[in-house]
Amino acid sequence: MDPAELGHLAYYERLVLKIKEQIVRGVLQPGDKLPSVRDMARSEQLNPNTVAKAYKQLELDGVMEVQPGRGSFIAQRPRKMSQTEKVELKNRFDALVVTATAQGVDEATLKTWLAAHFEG
Amino acid sequence: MDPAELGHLAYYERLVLKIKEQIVRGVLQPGDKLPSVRDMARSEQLNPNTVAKAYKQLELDGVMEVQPGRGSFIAQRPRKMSQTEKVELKNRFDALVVTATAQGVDEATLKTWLAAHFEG
DNA sequence: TACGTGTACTATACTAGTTAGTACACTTGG
DNA sequence: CCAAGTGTACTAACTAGTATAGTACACGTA
Repeated sequence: MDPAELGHLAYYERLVLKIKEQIVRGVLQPGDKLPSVRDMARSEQLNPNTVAKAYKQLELDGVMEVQPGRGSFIAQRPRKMSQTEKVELKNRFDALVVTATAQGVDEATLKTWLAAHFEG
Repeated sequence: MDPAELGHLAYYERLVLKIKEQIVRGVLQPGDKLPSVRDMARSEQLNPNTVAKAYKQLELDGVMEVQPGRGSFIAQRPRKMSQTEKVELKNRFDALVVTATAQGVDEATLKTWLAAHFEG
């Protein structure tokens, strides 16, 4: 999955997704240090504020630990989601499944899409 | 799934989702006539323009057939998605799975969420 | 001919997102 | 200690999307 294709997402959301993908794939490991807000802004061609917003979102999501003056690091373990967060995530998931189904995507295809994330 | 809980969606998007859900659940059948833009606006407490935008989106998605002067009807069959549309839908699906996984939702839970749409 | 239908258009208002620039408090290394 | 690097906070301006209001038009039907 290439976040660059996700043209409908805001820049900071694309960066959040990109980092989360690297975490899921193991490219980024717990404790790893991320580039500073300014370095990431330079390499990603973004405004430092936009990167800061992405980092803040990642911290809010519990996958990154931010230490002012030291840097930003991948969390040892993703913070346990609250019930509200879990419900919200399920709502988004359900909405997407309904949309796909209404437009003719069948059950087998969706199961394939899902399973692809857990192979290897 | 109750679209009323999806506070992050725009009004017209919530209406689109609500109608798609009724299609998937069989509450709305192919050929069924939907309320006019003005009636729907009254019953849903929305501006007619907002409803019109939802109807236009539904027609664009191929699940509704609009006949100016006659009314709006559920399509006999969802229009076959273009390759671009399918890729876009898969991208959104993948992004959501990555987000969920990064925040600690495991494979079994996601499979349960998906399967729930195809029971009964 | 009336009426209801979807549609188009203008105008206004509000919100979110992005960029730019500046400044501050904190931690680290020389 | 001090300079450099860190995340953060703040204002300002611009863009895009959303929602509302009102008006008008073209079409199909009874």
